[in-house]
Amino acid sequence: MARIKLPDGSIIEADDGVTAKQVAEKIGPGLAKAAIAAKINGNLVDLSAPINGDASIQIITAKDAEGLEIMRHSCAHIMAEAICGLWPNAKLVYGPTVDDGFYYDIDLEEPIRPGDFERIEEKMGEIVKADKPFIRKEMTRAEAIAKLGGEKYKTDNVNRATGDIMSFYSSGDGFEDLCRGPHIPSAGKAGAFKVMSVAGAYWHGDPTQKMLQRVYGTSWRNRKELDEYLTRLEEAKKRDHRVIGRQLDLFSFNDAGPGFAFMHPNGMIIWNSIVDFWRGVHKRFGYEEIKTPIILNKELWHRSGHWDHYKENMYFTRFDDTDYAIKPMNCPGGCLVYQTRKHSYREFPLRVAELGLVHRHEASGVIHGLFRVRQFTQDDAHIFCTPDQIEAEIIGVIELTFEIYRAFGFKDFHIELSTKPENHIGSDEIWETATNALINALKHKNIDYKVNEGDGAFYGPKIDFHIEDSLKRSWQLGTIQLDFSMPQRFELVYTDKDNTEKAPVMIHRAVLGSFERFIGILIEHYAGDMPLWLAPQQAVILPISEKTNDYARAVEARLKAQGLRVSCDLTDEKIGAKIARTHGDKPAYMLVVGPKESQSDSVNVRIRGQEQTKTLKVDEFAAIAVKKIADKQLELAL
RNA sequence: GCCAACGUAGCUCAACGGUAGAGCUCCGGUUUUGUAAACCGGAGGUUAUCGGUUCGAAUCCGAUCGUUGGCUCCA
Repeated sequence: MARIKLPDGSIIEADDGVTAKQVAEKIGPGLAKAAIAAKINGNLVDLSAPINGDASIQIITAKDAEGLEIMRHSCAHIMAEAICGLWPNAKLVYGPTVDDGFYYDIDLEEPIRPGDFERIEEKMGEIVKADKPFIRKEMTRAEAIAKLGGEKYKTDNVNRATGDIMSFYSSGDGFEDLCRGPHIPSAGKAGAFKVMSVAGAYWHGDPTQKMLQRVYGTSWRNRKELDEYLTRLEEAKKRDHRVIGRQLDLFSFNDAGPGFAFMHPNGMIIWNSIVDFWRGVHKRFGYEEIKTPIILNKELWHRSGHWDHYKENMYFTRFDDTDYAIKPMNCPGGCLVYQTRKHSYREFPLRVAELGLVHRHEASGVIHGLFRVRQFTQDDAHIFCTPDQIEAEIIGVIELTFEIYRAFGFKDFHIELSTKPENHIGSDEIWETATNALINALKHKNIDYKVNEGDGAFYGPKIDFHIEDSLKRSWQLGTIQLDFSMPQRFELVYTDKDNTEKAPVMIHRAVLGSFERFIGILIEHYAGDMPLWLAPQQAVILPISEKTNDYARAVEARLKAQGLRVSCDLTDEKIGAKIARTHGDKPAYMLVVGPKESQSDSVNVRIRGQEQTKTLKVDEFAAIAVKKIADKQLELAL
């Protein structure tokens, strides 16, 4: 006898061996119809799974996140069957779910092309329409290996799997695949799907292994959700910083320098606004600023350890029979500045910032707009301190970092701690001390963090700051890296209270990471609608006709005198056309001026993103705008 | 770097083996306009580059460069 406990606490009694599907039927026909899988004693299983003895059960439907996940996984199988039907030579490797969908890795000599997607989808449609069941067959590990008959990829999957029971699922028209499950009861429950893209992917993500074809699909509960997802993709495309960067004339790229951004005047307005703000905050937090050379002798990079650990990403140059490297990081230069004089414990902590221009030769396939470039400006700083100052310094950096993020409207951040990588310098003891210092600071601030084992820089452990943008995407921006190695390599010392020379602790840190990348993130976060203090065009004045051009120019001059970034549209277009065109430039405000405004010394303000307008005295508008800029207000409403 | 796709005017796209076009932008003119696009005209392209096939190539083939989407890597 099985005693089955439902989520509401009630008990259903049934014979042993009753299936989850039958339990669902007992609860109600509606639920039985909607059922996709079940959770028995906390484990996800097929609806066909038998239940014995005491058990708790939850019927999973498409409404549950787990239900959607199962639908997607089953969809991957359906796509695999479709592909195997079209390409009988295709060897299946691995087909998991991902955010918004699934993929299947396939070993097939003939490339699958985007033009094939329609055929694949049609075939998938046929399989779904036939609505054949997914049937689970369990066997031992040895039986599974025997059944696979030496098939390379699936045998490897068995060898990597845990547990002694392996399972195969048969579905559709005689299709069979090794899979842990669970699956939807039959293909008809697959929901709405679309084959999205195909890309190369190394087997096991290992570049020395064969490159497989990874076919991506998206799948949803129904057609409506699929369409909404596709619309969301379209919207995200419109936010693409590369598209908006061109539209707003912020920056460009040229074949003359792949991965090297050209910042235009509008882009530099955003850049310099950020720099001004950044300098102000750093001054308040007790930082000084330096600037170190971009090209430095190769020997320096041997000494710093970069030659041994970072050479592949560095640019080199040679003149006067001497080898030089273009700096990929600012720290060695910072060390040379430190060395120019004697230091005392009294001046510690010594906080030295540098907006350093670095070059890194990134692989051609990874460069991407402003997000991944080969030349970028880091908002770097190096803090030299004594070991007992580490914790307080790290706390200070955390506070400074949060203050800066909040000014840009980022509210959700999280922190990750990365520990010793395989490729590292320095002793295990040094690594442990440094890692503990970071942990203690985080504990002191009561900050939750995630640990990434083995992800640290080669010279020390680090904590990384991640922010979440308006599309809920996570970006790594800031980093704090403890470094006990660099001071040793450069023989940096300070004189302590007892008149002995000791090695200082060096803390590397960046808040925004890369200016280029951060600006790209801001553009996508705001969809190009920059907050007033960052907007390249804060206001555009639109005279109704030439008759008020003089008034428009006068207003422009007055607003400029207040420090506002203003321009005038003096073309002979009608006002409707001026507004429509100006929209594309995304100014915070449009100021319409005609005879009425010129007589009352006012402007008719159109706020970006709003239909209705508001008339204000020129001085009134200027005062409000100036205050909003000073306060870095994100809200444009007057 | 690897796999695949794509490179046509400043931008967005047509033309898909037979004389390279449109809209927007830009320039000149008409119009003097009241809240999301008035009208007329003009300029702008060795179709990424180089080579091949063909009577004929933007179109087919190859190489190179670049871009896009992934993989690996990363700020």
